[in-house]
Amino acid sequence: MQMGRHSCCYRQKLRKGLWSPEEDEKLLNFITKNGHGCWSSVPKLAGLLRCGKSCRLRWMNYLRPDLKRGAFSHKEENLIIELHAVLGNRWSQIAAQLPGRTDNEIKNLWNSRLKKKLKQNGIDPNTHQPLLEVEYDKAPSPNSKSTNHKLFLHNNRYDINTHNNSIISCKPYDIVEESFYSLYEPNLNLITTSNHNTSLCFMPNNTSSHMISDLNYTNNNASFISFGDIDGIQNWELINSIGSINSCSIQLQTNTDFLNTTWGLAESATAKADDKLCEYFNTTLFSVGNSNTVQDQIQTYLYSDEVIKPEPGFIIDEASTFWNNNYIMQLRF
DNA sequence: AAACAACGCAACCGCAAGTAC
DNA sequence: GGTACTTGCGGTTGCGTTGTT
Repeated sequence: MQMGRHSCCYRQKLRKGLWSPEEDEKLLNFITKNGHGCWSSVPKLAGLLRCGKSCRLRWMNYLRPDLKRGAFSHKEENLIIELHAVLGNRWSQIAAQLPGRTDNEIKNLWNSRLKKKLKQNGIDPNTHQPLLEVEYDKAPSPNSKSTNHKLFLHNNRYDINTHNNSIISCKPYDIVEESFYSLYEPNLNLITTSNHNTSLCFMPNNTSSHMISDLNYTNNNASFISFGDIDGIQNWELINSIGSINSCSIQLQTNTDFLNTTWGLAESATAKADDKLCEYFNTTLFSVGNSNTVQDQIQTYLYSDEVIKPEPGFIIDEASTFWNNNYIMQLRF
């Protein structure tokens, strides 16, 4: 017998295709009274000529009473895009963050609308990176322009190299005494630091011992950074609020522990409230930094997030002092 | 008005992982 | 440990609806 096929499917001719109202009623009545228990036995007990798999799908995607009906809100769409940037095509995990929505309808939404929307905004829906950057990588323009910028996160300095206003690479530079802070510079599409005497520069990613696996630039009103540790390899990822033309993401990986003492549980952080996002992520919100000079322009949040599962290769080290959770930091400007 | 294309949604299919025996 | 079976997930397909020519 082939794996994944129900034995009942071979024993009798079963109905396929759209469900009739009568079938819906039978299934709904049965599960309401008895629960689904073993799905393979549901159709027989409910008097349906369907396989258990079909019954389960109909219940999960349509009959379940806790489903939210109607069109997706703009907020939901943005959240899906943001979560997709972190989770990829893990529709069930994305759906877990949107109460009342099913993985199937989120998948349909993504394939029919959101992918198109991102492409129209110049963002690769697979990588969530600007499409222009790919073009640059393939054929650098003779008129291209590179810059170096600085970023301070806690006491660590990071060098960021940009090209044509896109972040090319990032590496930790050295430890400085400046208190941590990061600053977004909208005009430059860059993240820099509160300490303008020192710098976080973006460096070429092919020579540093702190290799950056993948990143691009951001120019938006909101960004996320998530962190992880795999066997000593620290990863962090900054993903902005996708969906507008100026959105971008940054994804960094290093083979050192450069963030090991930088990011943690934000023990000294000042808690700030962002009820809506807390609700989305069912998590606690922490502030981790503010600019002295542009305090009104930026707020930095750190999320302790136990809901979102990390990417493969982005597994959190449970034994780590600092990485026992997946963290998301949101920068608002 | 008809033909065609694009879209949106529901459901199916195949696979992998988990479980029971 | 091997086999049969169940469950859940993601990719894909089919079809009705809507828009365009």
